[in-house]
Amino acid sequence: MSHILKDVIKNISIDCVIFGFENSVLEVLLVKRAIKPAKERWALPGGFIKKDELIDVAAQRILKETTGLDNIYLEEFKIFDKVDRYPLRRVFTLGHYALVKPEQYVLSTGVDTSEAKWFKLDELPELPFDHLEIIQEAMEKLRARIRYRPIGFELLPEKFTLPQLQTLYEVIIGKKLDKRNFRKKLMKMNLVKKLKEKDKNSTRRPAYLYRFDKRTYEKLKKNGFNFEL
Amino acid sequence: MSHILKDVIKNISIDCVIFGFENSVLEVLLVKRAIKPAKERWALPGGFIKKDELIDVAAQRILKETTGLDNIYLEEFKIFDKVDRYPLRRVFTLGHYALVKPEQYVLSTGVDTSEAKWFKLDELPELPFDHLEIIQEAMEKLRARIRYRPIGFELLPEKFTLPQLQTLYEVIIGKKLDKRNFRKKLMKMNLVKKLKEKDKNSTRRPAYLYRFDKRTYEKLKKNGFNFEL
DNA sequence: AAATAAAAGTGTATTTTTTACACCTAATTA
DNA sequence: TAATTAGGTGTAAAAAATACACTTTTATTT
Repeated sequence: MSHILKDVIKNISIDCVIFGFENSVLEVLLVKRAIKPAKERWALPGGFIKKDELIDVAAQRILKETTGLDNIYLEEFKIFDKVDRYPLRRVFTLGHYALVKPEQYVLSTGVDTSEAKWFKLDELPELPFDHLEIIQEAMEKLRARIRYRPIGFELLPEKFTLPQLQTLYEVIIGKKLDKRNFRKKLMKMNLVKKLKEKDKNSTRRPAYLYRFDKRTYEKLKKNGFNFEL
Repeated sequence: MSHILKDVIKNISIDCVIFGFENSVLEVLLVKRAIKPAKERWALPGGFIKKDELIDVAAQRILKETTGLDNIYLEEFKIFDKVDRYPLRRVFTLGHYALVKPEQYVLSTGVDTSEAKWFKLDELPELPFDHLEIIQEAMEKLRARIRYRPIGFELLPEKFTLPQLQTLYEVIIGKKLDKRNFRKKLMKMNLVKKLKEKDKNSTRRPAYLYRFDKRTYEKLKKNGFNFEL
């Protein structure tokens, strides 16, 4: 977005919590703000909705304009409405989140941002406004939703190993899982297909690579899902 | 609310879908609008948020001012953002729903409404704006949530029978359930307590009355719930 | 007062799902 | 080539979900 407020609705903004997963750690994408308030500070990618723009469209546009991430499916998860959460005036912000594969995207910046960077979830800088709370709430939603939607998969590269997938689940849910039961459950869904190749980056015994079965994936995404662990 | 727009945020409104359950039928509470636009037409209770008011507070206030229902817990379920959903200007509306026991409340009206009345879900009048869509979405959320939250219970009177409770579930979920399995599952939760009394209104063999166990109810409400049927 | 009609109430056997659990295998590195 | 490390695999027991039919209680009708 531009920092000119003429064409936007001044009371409603969008903030994006973009999760990535790399080296077995969850990360969040932050931007360095080039505009006031909180100029020069790291914060969530965000901006205002244009007067005749749908929320979904605005969310995608704002994410692209601030971080360069294009065509990312964002999901709204909560409205933040504290009266003084934004210093200049009353602004409601619509919290959105998305899951992406960090290595697949090149970050860039726009008029409102001077830098975009991944931060590990447990190494976040000090954040302005209520952005820390927004991240925490997003994390909670992610934790809840991963149990009944196949979203974990959007965080992994095209080809991945089962230990990778399991670690992702363990990181999000926050507990260790049984290897055999995890695989059993996964296999019953026909969601993944084993490939002939093995993981080349491994320094020990390499794991087989898998890929998602697109058909099953789309079907599960539509009809819901049950992946209690 | 008052129809004076000075103290409110003009771009964000709240609309309330209030569900009731009577005679085995789901009902929705509508109000006759006393103000433009859509003056004299039945619509959802709704209004604008004040400049320094939290969403929850606004929702309760608006519901009270338009229908007389006081102290009802409302749950936000979706933002409606179509650009032309409201004829006068761009207004986002925050859809809320609640479940109430109709016989427990006396309806009244305020400055903006001239009447408030329960309508059966399949006998709704023509509604202005996107209010029909809002009701349909609320219904869908209700259907989804009843499976893992003890919300069905908020629609029933203090004392209720198991056939009543089962009918409620059947109406919301939209399919017949097995009586024995329904009861078995219910009993395992320790959520209801059998009373010595029987239902006096019955014209056939009367069913035993039950009451919710407050403790278990609060616990399940907090920790979630699994009531797949 | 007896017969009838209508809804309430109750239990078991089968299948499916979930859980707990330990050893062998393949590849790298010392 | 031996040692180390992570990957991979199956089964038995427990718990949960499902399918299913007859008896009981009460009000109403005859």
